[in-house]
Amino acid sequence: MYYLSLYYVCRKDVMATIYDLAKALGVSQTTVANALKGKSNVSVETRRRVLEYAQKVGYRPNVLARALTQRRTLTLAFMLPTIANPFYPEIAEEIECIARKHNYQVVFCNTHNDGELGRQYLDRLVSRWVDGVIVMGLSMNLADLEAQFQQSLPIVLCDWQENEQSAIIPQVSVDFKLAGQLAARHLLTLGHRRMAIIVDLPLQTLRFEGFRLTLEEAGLQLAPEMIQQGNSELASGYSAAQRLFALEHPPTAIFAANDWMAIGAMEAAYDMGLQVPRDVSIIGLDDIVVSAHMRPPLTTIAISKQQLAKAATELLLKQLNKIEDIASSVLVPPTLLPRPSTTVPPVDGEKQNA
Amino acid sequence: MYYLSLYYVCRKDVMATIYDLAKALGVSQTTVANALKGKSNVSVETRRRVLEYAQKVGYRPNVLARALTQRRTLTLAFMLPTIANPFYPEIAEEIECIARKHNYQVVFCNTHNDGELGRQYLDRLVSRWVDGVIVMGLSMNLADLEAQFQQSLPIVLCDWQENEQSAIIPQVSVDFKLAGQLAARHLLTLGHRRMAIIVDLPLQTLRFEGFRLTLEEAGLQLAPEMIQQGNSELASGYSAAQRLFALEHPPTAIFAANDWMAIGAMEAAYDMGLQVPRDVSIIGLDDIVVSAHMRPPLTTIAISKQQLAKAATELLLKQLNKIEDIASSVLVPPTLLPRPSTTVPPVDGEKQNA
DNA sequence: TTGAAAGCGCTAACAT
DNA sequence: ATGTTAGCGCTTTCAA
Repeated sequence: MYYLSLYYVCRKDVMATIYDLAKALGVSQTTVANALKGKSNVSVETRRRVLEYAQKVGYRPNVLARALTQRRTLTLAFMLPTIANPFYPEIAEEIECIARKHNYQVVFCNTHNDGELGRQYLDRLVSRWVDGVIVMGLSMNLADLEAQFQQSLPIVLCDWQENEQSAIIPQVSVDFKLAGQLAARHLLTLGHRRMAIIVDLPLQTLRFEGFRLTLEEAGLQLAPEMIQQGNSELASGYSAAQRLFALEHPPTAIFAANDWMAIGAMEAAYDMGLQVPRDVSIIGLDDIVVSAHMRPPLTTIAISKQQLAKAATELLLKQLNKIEDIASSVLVPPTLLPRPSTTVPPVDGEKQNA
Repeated sequence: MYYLSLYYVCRKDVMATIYDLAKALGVSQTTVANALKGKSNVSVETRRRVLEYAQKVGYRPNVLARALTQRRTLTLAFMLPTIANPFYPEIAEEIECIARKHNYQVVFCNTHNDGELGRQYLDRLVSRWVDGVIVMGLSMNLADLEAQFQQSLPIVLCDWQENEQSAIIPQVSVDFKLAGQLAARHLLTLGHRRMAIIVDLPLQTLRFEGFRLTLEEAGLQLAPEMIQQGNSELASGYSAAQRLFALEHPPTAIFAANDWMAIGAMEAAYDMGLQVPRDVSIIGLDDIVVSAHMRPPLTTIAISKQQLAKAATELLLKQLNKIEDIASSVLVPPTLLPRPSTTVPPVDGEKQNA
């Protein structure tokens, strides 16, 4: 049973303050404070007494009061579309871990790609004096962010939508053009000639361009029906793939511009009786955790979440510490991660008429 | 290019305070404060002027200062083993969403099941005057939590390890015994007689017992070799399944006590040339997002993350608001979610000698 | 080595 | 309807 009222005491009653310590020990607040934070201008004996007593009564500094005078809260905010998107948890984990090591805590804000909600959040974060903000995806209006940035709120954009840049806010980006190139080269190397892409335009412009241009350099044109629009969700990958498989000359390989759509495409293949990779190769982009556990495991262009998170957090911490030689932006290179979902094209004539 | 130093101004310089407003308008702080928070004891004209001016200079209340006097920060903490575990993101999302609607922000703490780290976190949270804490999994030592709870830090345990209970801290739990029963009944209904379980004992005792007892009620004993120890990770499900398939009389169905291990078991089946569900049925528990997208989609005992998160957050908010009639704990019922990974047992004699 | 006093921005009790 | 005052718990001069 649980009776809150029986033993409820306000935390105020159990939290000792510096003043309490000072009074009990017959010294001044200043001395207690100095002793507590290890300054040298306190006699050995006094320090011992202070520390001992603080320990005894379980003294905890009130970080709020400290924040009020020091004008910093040791709090960072992490704004993202939604933590339920499997791309983000690993990043969140890493950010929090690095932040913790620097004594920062992190609050997270799921903006659901809602600009209005994002603005509200930002307002609140400013009111709460968070020391800095990491913003991912397209979780906000850039203009709102830039306004706050110029009001001197430290911000870092991380993996911001690739068709937009900020002229003033430091940015950590993935080299998505390279990602598209890597995907194209991988398929070309395997011998594919008839390839398709499932892509969320205009948001994923760079990876699209990287893919398209690399094919062109190899003398291949990406026909319009080989470019299928998705919306980054699994289901859109599924239906886009269905459209591709229904073509008179379906592709022998599909590059889905993120893993989630690639997984949808694999489902579509199965449901239409096709075998991956025997009948069609599929390659994704992101390397979310589950991709390794699909049947077959998904070949993908991997983005190092750790690298992204680390770069973003460190860039932000540099701003906070006013380190002047800030690298204004960081470009994280993706890497090819070959797995069984891609292989050489099928040899039966039907699919060779590219 | 990015030159912080060129336009850097301390936020202090751009943030107006109540005092600033009062001075500029020639009224007292109290009046400004009252006008701002819509109290009735301010003349219409004065209120208009205050609001207008506040708007003009972009006044934002300093939540820190407010927190210092009101002794609450409108901040909740969410402690969990790691957000990278696919079970948690949906819950985190939901908690944050509900908290936001009540004007709370949430900080998250990945404890990595490290009791020492957990204690550090808790210490910090207390120092920062978070208003309350939701603790999931076995991310902490219960004793540390109970100590803080008795020092009047509001806490809710959510999906706490099932082999442990707190006598004093309110708790939201999944009815894991029922979960085990549902799994057993489902397999029994399909006609299985030779079943195995992959389980992380003693942590998953309840689901184990629910499963075992239901089989016994049906007249079936769970032989020792049909109980394989896992550690909740995918790889452990894989190797446990391998051991099962290597038995002289392998099971026709496997209950993996979480989805992640179930997925590992499916991989093992494939790698040993077995077809799921034709040769062996597999059922999991959790319903993580990816389970629906495996090949075949995984039958599972679903836990509603929304329900868990909602119950936990509301229970916590009730504590914060000192609502006395607190339900000391909530039990969330799981549900069977049939998908193609389970079917009737194979008919070939070889596997019928249970 | 120690202490006194002012202030961070707000709230709340108590005047006027 | 408006103002005065005293904190919240800490940091930070400036004195002693």
